[in-house]
Amino acid sequence: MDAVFKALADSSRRKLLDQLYRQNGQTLGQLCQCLDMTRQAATKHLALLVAANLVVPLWRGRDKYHYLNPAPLKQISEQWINRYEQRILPALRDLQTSLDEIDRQGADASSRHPSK
Amino acid sequence: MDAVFKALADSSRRKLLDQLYRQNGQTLGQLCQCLDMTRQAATKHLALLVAANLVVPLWRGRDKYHYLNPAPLKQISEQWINRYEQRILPALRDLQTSLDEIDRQGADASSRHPSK
DNA sequence: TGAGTATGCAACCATTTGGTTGCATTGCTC
DNA sequence: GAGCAATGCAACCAAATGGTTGCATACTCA
Repeated sequence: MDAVFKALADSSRRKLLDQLYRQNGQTLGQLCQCLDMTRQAATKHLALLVAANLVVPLWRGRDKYHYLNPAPLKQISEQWINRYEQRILPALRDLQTSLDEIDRQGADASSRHPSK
Repeated sequence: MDAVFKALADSSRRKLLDQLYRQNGQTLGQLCQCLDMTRQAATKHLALLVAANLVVPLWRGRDKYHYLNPAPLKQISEQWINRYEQRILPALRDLQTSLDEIDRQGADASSRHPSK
């Protein structure tokens, strides 16, 4: 779980996923070409994606092909993100309630402290 | 977008979101109690969450209350994660196709290279 | 007004991260 | 078997990250 979030935190790695989204089953060499860094650096990024189980490598002769595995994304989406989405309206209501209270107590308290 | 993924990458920050999920609108002091680190460290984490717009701070006197804003989660869910979820079946099919090809060419090529 | 509380800001430190270069290994092809 | 191509592995480096301590500031309340 933590590995998935960590893997998604870097834009280079998200770019790799995007690349595999456009065409599944690419070799390391192919994937490197979209990244503007050395092959070794790209390899490290791929290793994190593999560790997070977002990408599955498959050897075929001397070539290593990479395949997308969207299952972990589904998992964090269900166990995490969707839960929060249901809170959008309640969260807005909470905020509004607090703002109302501040209003009732007069003054623009919401921006008082940060100003020097 | 990048800020949201970065903010979610740390388990302490996800714990803060969980805390606000359980009870919206907590002060910094309250939030610190769940983190086992100094107030200043927690403040930094909160600052990232605020920068990613996942949390909205609201001053009230000398107290700073924090409110959940799940909107960015909805955004990355729609623009990113759900897109990939639809690829689960095609991705599995791609993998199976490649495995079949390897089989047809005989040998256990998938695990040959990594072994010394 | 003065004490105590909630927070902010800055300097500092250790570890992790993202990248590099250099070299080794494996496999295809002629 | 020789040469080339695809990948792995290790050492190294700079910058970002996650944490600390110390002190300043703003607000509340007796």
